[in-house]
Amino acid sequence: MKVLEALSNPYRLKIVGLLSEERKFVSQLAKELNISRPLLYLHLKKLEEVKLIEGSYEISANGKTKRYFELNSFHIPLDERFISRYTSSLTVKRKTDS
Amino acid sequence: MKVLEALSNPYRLKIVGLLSEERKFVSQLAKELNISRPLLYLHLKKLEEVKLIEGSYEISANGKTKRYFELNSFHIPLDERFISRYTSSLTVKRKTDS
DNA sequence: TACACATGTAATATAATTATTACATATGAA
DNA sequence: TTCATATGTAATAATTATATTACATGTGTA
Repeated sequence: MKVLEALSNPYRLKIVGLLSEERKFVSQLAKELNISRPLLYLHLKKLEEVKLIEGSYEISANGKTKRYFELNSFHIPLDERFISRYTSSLTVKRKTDS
Repeated sequence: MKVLEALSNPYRLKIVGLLSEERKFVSQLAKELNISRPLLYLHLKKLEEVKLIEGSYEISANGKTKRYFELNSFHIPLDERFISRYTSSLTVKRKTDS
């Protein structure tokens, strides 16, 4: 399940944690996480792909273009029923994906 | 988070799905999943490490030793609060792990 | 004894994920 | 013009995860 894969990495969990406080722009996130931007982009991409976060460009007062990311609120009741419903939907027909 | 990593693989989700119906022994699982036992062991190990499943040996009527695995019921309210509580506990001190 | 069906693991190969390095562009301030 | 701070990506390296192959053991039945 894509969402669970997205949440299976420590950096991505930290990103979610940070963005749950407030939106942040890329360089800012990289600094707070202490990782390089290329690596951060990789993780942001995976989170964005499953719609956990969402980015938008903005030109700040000083003229710099910033790309802000914000968290989309979510709630997944992760238990055996949830999973078996998911796996059943796979082995049978898969109407929708993800 | 170990549990999320354990649940980030399709086979492991299927295993959870199958075991949510009833306990099964190793060869039986391998057949139903259509994977080799060595591969199955790998996945079972990861699920067992995080206590999602639990194995026990049993000698069946016909004398064969079987190792049954059963699912431990679980419920993780996976949302941003859950994650940020987790990540905060990391960056500060980490009383407990997992 | 040979076969079928259980158990398990060590060694290796393959694939996927994660991380780094080296680029390139644009804006405003010094 | 040079520096600092934003943006972004392509190519490669390193590490982990996944998968396969080849073994080995034990029990009951034919």
